[in-house]
Amino acid sequence: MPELPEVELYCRYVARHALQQRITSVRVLDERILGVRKAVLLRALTGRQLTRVRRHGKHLFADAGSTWLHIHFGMSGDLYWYQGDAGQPRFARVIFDFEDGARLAYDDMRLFGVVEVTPDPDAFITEHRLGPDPLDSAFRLPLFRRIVTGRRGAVKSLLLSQDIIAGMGNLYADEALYRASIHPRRAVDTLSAAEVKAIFHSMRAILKEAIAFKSRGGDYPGRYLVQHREEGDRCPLCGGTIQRTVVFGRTTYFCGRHQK
DNA sequence: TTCCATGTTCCGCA
DNA sequence: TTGCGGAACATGGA
Repeated sequence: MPELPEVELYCRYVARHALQQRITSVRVLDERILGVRKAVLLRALTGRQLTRVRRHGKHLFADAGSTWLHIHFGMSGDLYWYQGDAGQPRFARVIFDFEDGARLAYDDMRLFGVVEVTPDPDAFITEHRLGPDPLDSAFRLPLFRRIVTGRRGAVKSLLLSQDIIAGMGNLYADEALYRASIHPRRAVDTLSAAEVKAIFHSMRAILKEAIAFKSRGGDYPGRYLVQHREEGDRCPLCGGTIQRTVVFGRTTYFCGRHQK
């Protein structure tokens, strides 16, 4: 379930459970999930402790001293903190054992994620050409206007491009445009100043709200488009008809009445 | 059995 | 240079 809000929750999860404890062993159950050689990962993390976590877009980084643990969750990545072996998730690919007997498992059914180490998150962000994080304090409306200016193409494509904005995924891109009343295929260079502003605010609001209710264990409210991702469903905002299409190669839902 | 999936990357073409 | 469509990756669930 990993878009920006979910990765933010994983960061908090790691911070709550796994910091300031020695990692006694790292077990790699499936090497295909690794972005570095197994020996490199084990040497970098065994005997170390994680001291802090940070996030950029959908990427999690945990400080392990001379290097950082980096996790990208792909389509189905997940983290589990448990004691003993009974709680080991079905698709555990890497397990970190801590000195008090607790374990942190990276679980990933589809293997699209990555577990690796990297010397420096800022260098990683630069090298991988990640755009700004929409919840970063530096991400303000003037910056978003600069990002939008001079671009063409469908607005949803822009929101999904990690080199332009890091962290928006398929669900939240749809959700933000739904709330901003903008059609996902709308050409970026036809957006008015007011519409750009609306997208900026709806994007940030959606992400913050999702983090808030998910951190309380809640589900998406009924007024969210994600609760109506079915062709022909009724739009809870205006009563219009929910339509399905494909944008940027991704299944896209929108309200045919109020999104222009 | 077939289709679909909250992601990313690479290739070819305009 | 920018943008887009399509395919590939791996696997389970409806």
